[in-house]
Amino acid sequence: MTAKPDTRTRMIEAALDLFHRQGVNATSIDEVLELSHTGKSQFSHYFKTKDGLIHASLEYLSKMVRSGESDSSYEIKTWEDIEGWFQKYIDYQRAVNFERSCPLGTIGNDLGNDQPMLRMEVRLFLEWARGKLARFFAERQAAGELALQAQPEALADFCFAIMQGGMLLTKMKRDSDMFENAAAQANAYIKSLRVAVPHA
Amino acid sequence: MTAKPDTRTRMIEAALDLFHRQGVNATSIDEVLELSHTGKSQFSHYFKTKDGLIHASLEYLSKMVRSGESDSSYEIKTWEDIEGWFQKYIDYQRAVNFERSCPLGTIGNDLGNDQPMLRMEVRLFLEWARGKLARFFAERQAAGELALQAQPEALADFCFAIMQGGMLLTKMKRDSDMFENAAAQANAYIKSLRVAVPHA
DNA sequence: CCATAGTTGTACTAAATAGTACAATGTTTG
DNA sequence: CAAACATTGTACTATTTAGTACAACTATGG
Repeated sequence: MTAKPDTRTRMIEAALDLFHRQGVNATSIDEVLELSHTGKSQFSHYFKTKDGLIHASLEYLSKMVRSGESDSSYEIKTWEDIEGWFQKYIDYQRAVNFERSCPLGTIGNDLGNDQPMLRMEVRLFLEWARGKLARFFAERQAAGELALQAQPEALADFCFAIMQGGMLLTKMKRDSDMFENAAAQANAYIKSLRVAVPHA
Repeated sequence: MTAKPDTRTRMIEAALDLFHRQGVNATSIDEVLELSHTGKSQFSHYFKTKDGLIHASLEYLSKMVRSGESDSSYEIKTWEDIEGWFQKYIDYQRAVNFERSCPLGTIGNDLGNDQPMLRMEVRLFLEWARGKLARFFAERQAAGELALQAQPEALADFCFAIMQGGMLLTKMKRDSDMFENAAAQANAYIKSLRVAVPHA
């Protein structure tokens, strides 16, 4: 095994961009080749099949998000960060003219019953993100800043569902107003569960 | 213009089923023909192009939901109805082994930039549903059952985003636990905005 | 230098895809 | 009945699609 060349990465980045933009099923391998300025022999060499390319794309996406190199951030430490978490997605969608939803949601929704391996990868990524959010709420609760009756995991799922639904609605409407409203309500609910800490 | 035959409806129902199950782009016209036991000449005759079939499917879906013949119900009158609104989607997904998300979300997410007409239809349907939910909250507020500072439209968007995101997550995970958690949090938030009415 | 592994270009195939052509049915109604 | 129209069956085409075959190139290490 040697150091991976640039060609492979170029193909993955092109694939991810197209998968995200127009969905997995609406993206042909030839489109990926054209965008990445590569040939079919390289595709066969590095990924063998389309599922292989999807796999590599999910792996790449996961690595980018986990390492903090993506637009979104799961380094959530403060109450401001959780508001910012929603806002980053809204800002991102505005930057791309509301033409895109969440890449994971788009790709995940496009997978069929005959692709259980790929769906497992999506699922593992989902669990990681959920864990990141849940851990934040659990830590705030341990610090006495979140009501004892609040459920960290349920709050994480709540946030994640709003993000996914909000992004999808934004893409369909080509307007983020519904997402913004939903995020504002979510933030209000979270605030209502917070407990004032006596001193700093 | 004469009374529409059964063939057209059979094709639409087959198309909608396949679009919902595997997405628009993963569904070929031949698949629709096979499932509906029809031929290509009928397809050409009734819909001309694939976009024509998508259009008819969206129209049909919209009509079904608006007339209350679908699994979901937008006849929301009481506070129990709004909890039931979430629950119906969860129950539906359980009944289909968590293999499907919201048909509107699935189709809407599959539309490309070259299909603005179809996206407008999705959008109009979306606005209708949002209006149904918003009207409910506005009516409860007018009846003094919802806090004055609550925003009916924002609450509608909040509910809709959770439903869309919840269904998408359920399909991706093949488990409705995240959706259930999110819906429970949403219900808790809504309950916190309710105002106790003195007498019956 | 040369052997080997890694990489790339060109050409190809078999299947699936959307859409068309057109003749042959029915079905309604004047 | 017969004209007009609605419906359907069969056959076809041009394009796109995923994937393969194979030869040629490049780099590198012994």
